[in-house]
Amino acid sequence: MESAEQLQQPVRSRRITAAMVAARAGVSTATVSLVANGKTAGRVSEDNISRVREAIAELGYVVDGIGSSLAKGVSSIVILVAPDISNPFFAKVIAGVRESLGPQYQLLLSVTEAGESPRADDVRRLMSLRPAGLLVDAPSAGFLEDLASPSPVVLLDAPGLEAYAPSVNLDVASGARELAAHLADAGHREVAYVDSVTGTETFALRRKAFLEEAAARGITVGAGRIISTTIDVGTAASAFAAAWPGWQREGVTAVVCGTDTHAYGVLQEARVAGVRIPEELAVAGFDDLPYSATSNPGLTSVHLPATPLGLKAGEQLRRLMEGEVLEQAGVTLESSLVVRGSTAAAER
Amino acid sequence: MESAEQLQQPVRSRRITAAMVAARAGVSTATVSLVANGKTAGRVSEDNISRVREAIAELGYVVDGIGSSLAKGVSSIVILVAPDISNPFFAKVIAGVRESLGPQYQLLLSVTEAGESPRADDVRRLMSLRPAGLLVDAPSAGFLEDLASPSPVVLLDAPGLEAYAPSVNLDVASGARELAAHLADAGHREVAYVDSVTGTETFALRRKAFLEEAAARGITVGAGRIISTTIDVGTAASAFAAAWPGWQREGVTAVVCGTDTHAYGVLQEARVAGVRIPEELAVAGFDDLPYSATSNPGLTSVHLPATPLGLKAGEQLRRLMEGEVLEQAGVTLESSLVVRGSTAAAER
DNA sequence: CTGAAAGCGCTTACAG
DNA sequence: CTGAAAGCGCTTACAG
Repeated sequence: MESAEQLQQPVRSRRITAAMVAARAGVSTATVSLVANGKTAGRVSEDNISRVREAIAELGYVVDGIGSSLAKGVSSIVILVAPDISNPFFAKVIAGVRESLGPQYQLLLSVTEAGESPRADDVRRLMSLRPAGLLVDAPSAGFLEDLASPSPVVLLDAPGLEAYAPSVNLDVASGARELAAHLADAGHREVAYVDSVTGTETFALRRKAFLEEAAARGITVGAGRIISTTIDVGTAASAFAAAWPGWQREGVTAVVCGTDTHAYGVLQEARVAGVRIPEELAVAGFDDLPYSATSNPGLTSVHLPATPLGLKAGEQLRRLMEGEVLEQAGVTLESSLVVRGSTAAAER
Repeated sequence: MESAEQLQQPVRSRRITAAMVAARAGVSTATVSLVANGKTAGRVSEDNISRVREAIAELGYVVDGIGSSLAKGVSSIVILVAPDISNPFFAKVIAGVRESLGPQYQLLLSVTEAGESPRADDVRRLMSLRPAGLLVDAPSAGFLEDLASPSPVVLLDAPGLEAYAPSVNLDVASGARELAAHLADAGHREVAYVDSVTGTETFALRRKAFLEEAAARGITVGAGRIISTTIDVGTAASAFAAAWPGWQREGVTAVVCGTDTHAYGVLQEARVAGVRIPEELAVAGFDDLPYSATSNPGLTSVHLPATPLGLKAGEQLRRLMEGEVLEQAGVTLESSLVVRGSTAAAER
């Protein structure tokens, strides 16, 4: 009998279930479950533990994620909601998250149109996967209002939204102020600002902190001097191209960009238009992407710690998912200005 | 009774099940399932259809992904296995995939250590989620050998591995040959190559195609002239710093890099070391990342269509998941050389 | 066209 | 320490 069965189709093609393991080990599926989940303490005999372990190894059994999730009421999936995955900054955040989450959890990426939060529909569909936890990057208040997740949530880069969930933030404001001081010291008085169109808080905060400090230091940023584009080199380049003639007439000597990506667009267009950087125009951004050290010239930028952001957020979420209480619900990581050639002091 | 119930906890906090919808609509859960899945044709009366639709809307019912997956034997998750998510190239691939997959499928990202395929363990855990399909970027043959996925698989950027699954590839070889021709025409005879350490086929192909065409055109790339680093600006910079003195002695006038990211490292180090680009050294890469237009100087690069790659792969996978047969199992997208300042002809 | 019932694979009280 | 049984939420033959 047994040998006849073994001669059939190689067993490998069939999904191995707990029942098969139980049969082989001569125990119940309950015991298999206990062993597979490491919940044997005081509940399974040494003898059965090794029997089951052996059967698991022999059959190559893996607990079925779907069945397990249904029984437990929660899956091992962690959903990462992010409005802008095309920003290279984000790849580092993901790497950090991945590392601190460990192999127990699977990272599910919810990608939406650049700069937009997922629609309520999408969120519902995602929640129907019963995620173990959620990581939400740069959310809007409205989105969090709708969310109402039954599983733990940690916010990334969500300044001012700490009331909704534990957050890991970047102290973009202090970097923004450093930048304003740096430009003021270099003698700039007429400055323009290229913002991101996405209505996420971090960009508003970067702009606000910069503008306040700039004003305090005698820098003027008139109304027509703030433009917004998507986070895209080409788009930023075109927008700058359109705005530059006017700015030039007004005596603008420096442009601050909401992200380095915007700044690359400005640098690119400046080269095309023959605007000398930094002699005619100083340029600076936020993020300090790896390319900022290599751009032409090197780009002055507010350094934001992307990997630590992901690491810390993953760590906090993991604690919550494991039922721990956070001793520190709000974490803020430092930012700092990195000065490079694009704002090298010119004589004025 | 009913009003008493309504006065209790707001219903919103409870998960809405098909049974609740069924009760409200006065039908069975079978009918609810049929309506929710759009399988009503000839099986549900118009009357019941609208009854159920109404109840679904009123209660805000969403089919539970876990329960549904268990019953169907497959989930709505598409797993994207990628060895290198820190490459900005990849963000565009993801955006393409996301777009062609549509909202029905959830993208689950399997991130591993830079450049490594996931271990067998990880794969098993992923497969236990019963994915609807798999997208595998730049895999090794060994990985595919182990995979044996019951769900459809589409390979991205996996030249030479078409036997394992339908593939969408990039014609990196023709771009590589164009690059060799370009350098030969500019008079370069002694060239070095900075490769990626990851053993993925695409890098081997880039190198091989370049070396063959280079040799055919009288370019020498000696044994000590090929070095490998991870895809990281800093690492590439250090490796180049170490190798450059020797190369310089041998009369090397051009360096080709397996990716633009490597090339950025070379550009960066060259600036530090005072090596003039392109006069003393020409530099070129592969990928044509957005930053290559802004680097110092602009980087000559083999343009690879990242978004179309993701789009096409998602499209093919979707067909397979919907039971269609692919009329074209192997797709190859064109590459082409973009010449910029980093290889501007110098007099030699 | 409709619903009762079985079944997907697992986990967890529960009774012993 | 152990196993039978209920249950997670859904889908799908099946019988009517």
